[in-house]
Amino acid sequence: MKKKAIVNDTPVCHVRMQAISDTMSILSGKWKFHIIGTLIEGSKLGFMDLMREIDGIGTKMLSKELQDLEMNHLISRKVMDTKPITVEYSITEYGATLAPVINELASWGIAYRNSVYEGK
Amino acid sequence: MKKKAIVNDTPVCHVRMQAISDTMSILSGKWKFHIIGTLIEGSKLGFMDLMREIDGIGTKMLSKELQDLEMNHLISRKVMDTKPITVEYSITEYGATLAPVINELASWGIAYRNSVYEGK
DNA sequence: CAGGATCCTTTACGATACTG
DNA sequence: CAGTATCGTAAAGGATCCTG
Repeated sequence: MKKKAIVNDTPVCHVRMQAISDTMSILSGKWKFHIIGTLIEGSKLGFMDLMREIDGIGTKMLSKELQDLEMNHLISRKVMDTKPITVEYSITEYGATLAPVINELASWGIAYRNSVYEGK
Repeated sequence: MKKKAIVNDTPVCHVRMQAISDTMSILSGKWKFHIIGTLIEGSKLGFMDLMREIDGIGTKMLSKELQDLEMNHLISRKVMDTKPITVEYSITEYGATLAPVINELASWGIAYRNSVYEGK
């Protein structure tokens, strides 16, 4: 007979794995966290604003990632009626629910750096 | 003397972005979360155990991902002195600190599924 | 300003076969 | 059992040019 998992972990591990895959798939790629992080702090930003904030990204990638994020309702895109058109990107309420995820990733990453500096 | 950033633009955000990139880079690829999640629950597992637990992975990818994770001290590898050699993979204390990160990713993913089912 | 279209390089990943 | 070696495909990403 097989050893059974102990107390503190939920037995639904397959469901959890699937959930993690979902999340990672939605946030896949090199830039999505940057974009979301920037929009969570920065309220409304235009395409060029984002280009300036996100170091190294090109128009193709930015455009594509923004579309992905919009499709998943994490950000919203609003075309303004200006002389040359401008666009305002912002985080949605739903996208803002990613804040805890981002915080965990960030603080683990910071702890990681510290542990590397302290040797080990 | 060094210029100091002023109020509104927190200089901390760049550090946080870097931290997120660090974390994602360490956990990059299609399988690392699966492996870590499996080892967090499963205590000590052999190579073939992991193959069975992680649906769809091949020997090449498993081998490579395990090496990556070991290099970053997230898992440990112990060669046992048995007839055909066996290996025990397990999560390190340090690797276990990823649990909160994994939990956030999982619960966000679950909430995402629910929100999709409920239409929107 | 906000992007789409094209081309090209690089990396990730997978299938299969083989070894101590 | 625990991998390595080799090969081939697909996806990701970047550079550049072009348009309304």
